[in-house]
Amino acid sequence: MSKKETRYHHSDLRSTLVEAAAAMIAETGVAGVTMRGLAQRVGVSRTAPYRHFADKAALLAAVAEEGFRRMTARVQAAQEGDAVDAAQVFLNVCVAYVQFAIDNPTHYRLMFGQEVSNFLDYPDLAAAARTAFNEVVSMVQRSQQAQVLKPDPPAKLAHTAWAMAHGLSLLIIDGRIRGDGNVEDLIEAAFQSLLEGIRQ
Amino acid sequence: MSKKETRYHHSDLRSTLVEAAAAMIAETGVAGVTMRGLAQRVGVSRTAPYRHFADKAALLAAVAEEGFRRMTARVQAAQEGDAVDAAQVFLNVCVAYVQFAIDNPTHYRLMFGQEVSNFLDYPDLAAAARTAFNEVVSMVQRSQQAQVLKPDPPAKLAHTAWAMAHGLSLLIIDGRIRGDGNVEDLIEAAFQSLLEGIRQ
DNA sequence: TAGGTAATGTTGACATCGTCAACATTGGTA
DNA sequence: TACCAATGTTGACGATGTCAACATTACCTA
Repeated sequence: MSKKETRYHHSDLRSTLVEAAAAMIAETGVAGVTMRGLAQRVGVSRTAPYRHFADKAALLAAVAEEGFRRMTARVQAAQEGDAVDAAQVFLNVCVAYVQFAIDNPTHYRLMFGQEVSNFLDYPDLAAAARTAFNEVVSMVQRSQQAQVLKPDPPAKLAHTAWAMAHGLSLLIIDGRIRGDGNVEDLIEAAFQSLLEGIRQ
Repeated sequence: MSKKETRYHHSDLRSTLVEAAAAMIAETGVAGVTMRGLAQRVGVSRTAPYRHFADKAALLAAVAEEGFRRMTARVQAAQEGDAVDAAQVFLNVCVAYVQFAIDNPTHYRLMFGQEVSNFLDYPDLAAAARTAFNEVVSMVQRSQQAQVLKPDPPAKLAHTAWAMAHGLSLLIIDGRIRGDGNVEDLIEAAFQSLLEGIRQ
């Protein structure tokens, strides 16, 4: 933060833009992010971002990609935590997923929203998303090896768990679940039920 | 379709707009809906819609409201179908929910998207959404009375089932689940697991 | 039945936004 | 050291949402 003089060339505009965009999204939601506003925030002219991103969607894709990476790290951490028993690890991972969404609601919405829906155009984003999902699959496989989950195809079980986690996350961060008190109770109960349903 | 002459006053512009907007959404997604394009499609000037809706969000809220009504009807129908046994009714309702999303993907996204997120500003929309959810709750209660589901608080079970249905719906219509063949299999398996998990 | 008023529709205008084209500046390399 | 590719800037354009002022009409009342 010292030699930030006004220079013509920004040293690393690309990452600065992604960071700033992430911050803006956290503050105002995806809809509040504007190319011009972002450029101004970074202290650069309106069209400078276009030297690093083809268009707004590409910028948002980079932000979403970063989100998937952070989510992967979070889920991995939950998996490696001091594992009491395998069933508990499964629950921990599920809760960690939802907790990530709760902690980064606007970011999560971007990752699964329509702004960057066409993953085919963004291979890096697609890869990051796949890595995140693979984390869930491997968690399922480990649970199966520990005789906790039934021996269905891992991808199938992973999809089921993912659906529950995704639905729960969105309902919560979109404020669709309210009223009857504790949200953590609901999360716990939902995943407990899920576990019962796919237990060996 | 006969006396559709060019008249200054449109007979029922409000409903015409909602219908046309729904059609546009189905064709091009929510992002493809523009006030000007919509007006043109209906054969009216750009700002005519503003006599019936405060702004674009209000228009979309009306469309979403209509979506919740249609979804409620669909779920009700599944509940009243020739009920073999209570567990099957539960599964039928769940599948009907997801099937609605699959049949109306863009509409479903609007109903749960960010374009009309603030339900407090649209009491009618909020009521329609509540009605839809209540349908799920009552289905749960009936299943409990039939000794199929465990005696947890109905709202809690309903939220759990809703989360699964919502997550599954979005993952499917957003194309996040692909590859391993039959989507119907997955839906069936997911809800079967859910049922096992919350069975009495 | 005539006339006025509220409801409804139209045109013009403006700010904001994404993005292209043309030009300016710079860092690094031959 | 001189050039070139990378990077940043300014100007401009079309699309969009929406306000303000004006036009037309339906319908109720005197």
